[in-house]
Amino acid sequence: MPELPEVETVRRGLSPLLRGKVISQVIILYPPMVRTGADALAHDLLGQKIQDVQRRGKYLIFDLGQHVLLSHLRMEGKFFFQEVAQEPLKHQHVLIDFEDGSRLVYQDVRKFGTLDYLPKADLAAYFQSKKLGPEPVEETFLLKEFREGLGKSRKPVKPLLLEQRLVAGLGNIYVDEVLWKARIHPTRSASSLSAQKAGQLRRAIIETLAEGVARGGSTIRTYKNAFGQAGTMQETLKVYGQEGQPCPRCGHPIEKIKVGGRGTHVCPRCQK
DNA sequence: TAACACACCTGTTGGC
DNA sequence: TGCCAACAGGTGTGTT
Repeated sequence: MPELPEVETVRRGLSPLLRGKVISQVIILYPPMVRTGADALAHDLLGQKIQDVQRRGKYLIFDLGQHVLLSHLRMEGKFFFQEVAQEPLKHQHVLIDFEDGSRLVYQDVRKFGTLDYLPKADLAAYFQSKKLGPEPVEETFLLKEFREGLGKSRKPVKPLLLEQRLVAGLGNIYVDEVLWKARIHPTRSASSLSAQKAGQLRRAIIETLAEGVARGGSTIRTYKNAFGQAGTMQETLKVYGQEGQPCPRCGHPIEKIKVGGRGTHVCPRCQK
């Protein structure tokens, strides 16, 4: 389940491999994943040079100069780089070949991932239309705006954070971790959080996602980086996947409940 | 406008 | 052993 740290790890792997490569062929084996049109994409990418690979929230951005190719990995999307193009395997849906014989492969067992191709000038409007919140770093993720956003919603805090509107990059794993770290119960109404709690939550989000990036993401189920390597963040998870295990803080068994239809891990003693 | 339910999709798991 | 239903979850869309 790629969340911000996993997507950033993929970006860091792909960027030096792809920078400067010129696209010679695009094969799309599952056209519905290209929301802006598979045929147009396959045609328009030809001859374009990858300037860089960037990231915004959970989106990967392949910078082509005048245009960008936007990828969202959703649940199980992955990119693999091949020095020499190989025969596609099952679940490999997009093949991007380069003039030097190398290939970028998009693989996605559940076909949830998406690709969009748009002018670079439209990128800001694109993210605005998605109501994508700020990156979870000190400079952009401001306490005042975060507190105001929490205060406007009576929703449980967990599904609100998953919306990406108040802050970009959290998914089901990291949201459980940050709520545990901030000692906030996931079902608690967002507007009921005090200013102090909002500050603790913001701090937990910034620190936890930064640690996730530093550790190369967490490998739960199937996530791997561009080289097929696993991350190590899963070794430090305090509640996610720890059902029945003692809470590292108070020793009470971690429980698994449903919040907003999502599996949610919580310590009922220290998360109020 | 907010909140919620459901669809998308397929491999895994557990029950019978 | 084989079959089937439930489950996993990020985001978009439809409904209330």
